[in-house]
Amino acid sequence: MPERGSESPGERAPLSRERVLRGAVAVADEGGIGSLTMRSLARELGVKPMSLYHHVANKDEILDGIVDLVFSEIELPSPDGDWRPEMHRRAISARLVLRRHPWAIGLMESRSTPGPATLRHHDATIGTLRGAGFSVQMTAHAYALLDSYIYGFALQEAMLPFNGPETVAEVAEPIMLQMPADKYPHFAEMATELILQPGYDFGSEFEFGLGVILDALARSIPATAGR
Amino acid sequence: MPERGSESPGERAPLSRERVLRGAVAVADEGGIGSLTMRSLARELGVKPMSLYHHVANKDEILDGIVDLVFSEIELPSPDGDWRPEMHRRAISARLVLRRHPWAIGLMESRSTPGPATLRHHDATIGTLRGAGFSVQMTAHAYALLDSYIYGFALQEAMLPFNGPETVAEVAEPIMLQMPADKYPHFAEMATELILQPGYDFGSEFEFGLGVILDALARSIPATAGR
DNA sequence: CACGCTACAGTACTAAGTACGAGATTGCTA
DNA sequence: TAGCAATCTCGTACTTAGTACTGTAGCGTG
Repeated sequence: MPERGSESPGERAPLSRERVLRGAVAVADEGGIGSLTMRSLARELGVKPMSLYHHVANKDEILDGIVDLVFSEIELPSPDGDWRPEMHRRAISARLVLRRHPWAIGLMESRSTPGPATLRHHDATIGTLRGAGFSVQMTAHAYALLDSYIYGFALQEAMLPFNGPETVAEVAEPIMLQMPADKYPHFAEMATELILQPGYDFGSEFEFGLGVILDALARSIPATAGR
Repeated sequence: MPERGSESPGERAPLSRERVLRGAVAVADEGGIGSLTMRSLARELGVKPMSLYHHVANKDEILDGIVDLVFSEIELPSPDGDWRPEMHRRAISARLVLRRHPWAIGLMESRSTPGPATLRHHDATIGTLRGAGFSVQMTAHAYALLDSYIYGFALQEAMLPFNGPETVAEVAEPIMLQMPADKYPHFAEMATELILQPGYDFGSEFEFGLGVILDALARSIPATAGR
């Protein structure tokens, strides 16, 4: 029998661009983007590093590819539904996807060529807004506002020191203690009165802002628009 | 005379944590965060790589340090002014700072221990909102909303393929041409009718969303609150 | 004047990206 | 069915990056 334990008894599936990218996402999900190296990826897939280069040109192409793969996981809004619930659903989905793959946020900042899933996503979103009666200009405003909020929220979530099942208090206490007690009084107040309270969950802040934004957009739609 | 040209005629200023961090920001500003290596930083400062380790423990500490340095560049809001113009000024400043140092956005996502400038910034912002009459809970909502928008907008700006003085059209045309003309019709519409128009500037979208958010927050403040 | 502290530098080890070319495997053709 | 070409995989090795370990020069202090 073969000496390597990670492949299934008989043989392993042949490599492909698809498998390479999915493997890369898996590695990044586990250990962060920093742990994604050509060698670690090859290990994950049960091959040698250089085999990867027959399916992708270089590591940059992998990075572009997994960003697009992440976009493909976000639910597309449908131009046939009401724009508000559709935008709401898309936003929720996007946030969950970015929480599952937090490394994608930082990655987006350095890649400038969008992939097909990214383009399709943009197109569906713009289409839904246009179909709802938003002007081209207003659609641009709305889209920039919504996506800024979504990405920014995901970024803040990723920055939080607590991501696992640990209590917030568990991780925050040591930070609180080491910081000059009354140098940051307002910060401390918010921490003790809200964030460190038992049931607090930063993620639930998302709905508030999303509602604010959708309400504002609803008001900006011209009365002529039906649907 | 010394062989290296980058140091001033006589001698160079002695190294310090401060100088190391400022040099790191300069290198990252020039060539992106990817070009920031211990060696490139040493070259920038006119020293040898290992000398840096007498002022910082390792590269991670440099990364933490420059994120905090970036935060320190953002104008603090004053609790003595009206909250709305103060928040507006802070937001504008934050966006400009993040546009100057776009690599900071991606960096924030992997660092979880905030530095002193970051804490002071948070404290001043929270303090201004609390002083304006926002409840603790509402302050949390407002802060999450505002910062999500600011960070997310900066992230989107960083993702744009055009950052220099080139016309938008110059960079976008090739992208438009290579993409199946009518596969993304809404995207194409927006591009040709708005984004590719001569005077269009994505950055000016910032004010729209900011206004929407501040308006909504203003409505949520209890009538009892003065200032 | 010796001692030792601080800042800086030299050497070298490890990990990562990837160029190059060889070996293996597959499927097609005669 | 034998041979061949295209495709996939791998072994080797070069380059760059982070940094551990060690040496050393200048300086202030007893």
